[in-house]
Amino acid sequence: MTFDAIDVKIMNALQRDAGQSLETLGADVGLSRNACWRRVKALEESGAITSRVALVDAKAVGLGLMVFMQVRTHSHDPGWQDKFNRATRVIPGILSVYRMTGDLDYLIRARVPDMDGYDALYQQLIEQVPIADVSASFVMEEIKDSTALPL
Amino acid sequence: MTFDAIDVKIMNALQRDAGQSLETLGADVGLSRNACWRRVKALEESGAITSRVALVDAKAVGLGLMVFMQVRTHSHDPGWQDKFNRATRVIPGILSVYRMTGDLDYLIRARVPDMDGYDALYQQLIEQVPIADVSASFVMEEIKDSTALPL
DNA sequence: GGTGAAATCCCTCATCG
DNA sequence: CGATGAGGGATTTCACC
Repeated sequence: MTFDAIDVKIMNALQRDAGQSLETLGADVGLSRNACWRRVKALEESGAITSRVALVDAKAVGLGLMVFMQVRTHSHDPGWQDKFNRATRVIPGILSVYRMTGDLDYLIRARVPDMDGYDALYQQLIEQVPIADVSASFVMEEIKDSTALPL
Repeated sequence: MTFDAIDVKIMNALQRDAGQSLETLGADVGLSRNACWRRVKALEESGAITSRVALVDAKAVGLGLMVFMQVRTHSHDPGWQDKFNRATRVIPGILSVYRMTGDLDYLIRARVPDMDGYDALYQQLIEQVPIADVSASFVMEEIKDSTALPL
């Protein structure tokens, strides 16, 4: 799919604030409220805009510690990957799981209340799936963290 | 700040879908639309809900490659840190920058169109700030990636 | 893409449990 | 705190040009 300059403006504006009215949005991108509405709907239906969500402040809800877990496995068990995927998808606190370049190397991003919370999450994980090697790095400072893609 | 079960339900619902009406939301959490509206407003004003944003599909806009850059530096002078922070904040494509514990100093999460795009981003970064050591890991598969915190 | 009109929703207030 | 009802105003949505 291809997007023109106005589509890009719309997506940029909505990535910043999805709560604004079509009036405001239309004025920003130089379109009438209605033409703008049709564009937004098209972007949603084409899947370019996947959803509108509320962002919650992690510290405010007691999830002040962010941790990256680097998982290495040398298991070539065919069912291992499925089990790992299922386990990580279900465990609360695990926000992202990526399979990385390199030999079966996974990166997990999680949010927990504190170190005890991390330990609980770690125990929960290795209980459900055997993992050869896990190393954890904790986030001391979030210099930048955005959901908005550069368009 | 403390949240009761209904606040948690509201935040969970809005983390999934921030576009739903107060009618729907109220029904979901077992509250009238009006009582629900007051809760939502309080959550927004307290900062627990920071914003409502649209999520854009990275592949749909040609940013199909996600990369993590592990940055190590041996210069810990304050001027370098400021320069690094400013550079990463400005460069488009860099979505997250974290200062970490342990042997790696900074972790950068970025989205780029392809390998050429990564190289361009890398060049842009080291042009603005001297970096001793960078290693990049590319995401082959996104098993999970959520903006919703577990409440 | 624009215009206008209908349906819906948001926000506020006031009152009562 | 929450429910209900009601009002004005804004917004979404759908006709048609």
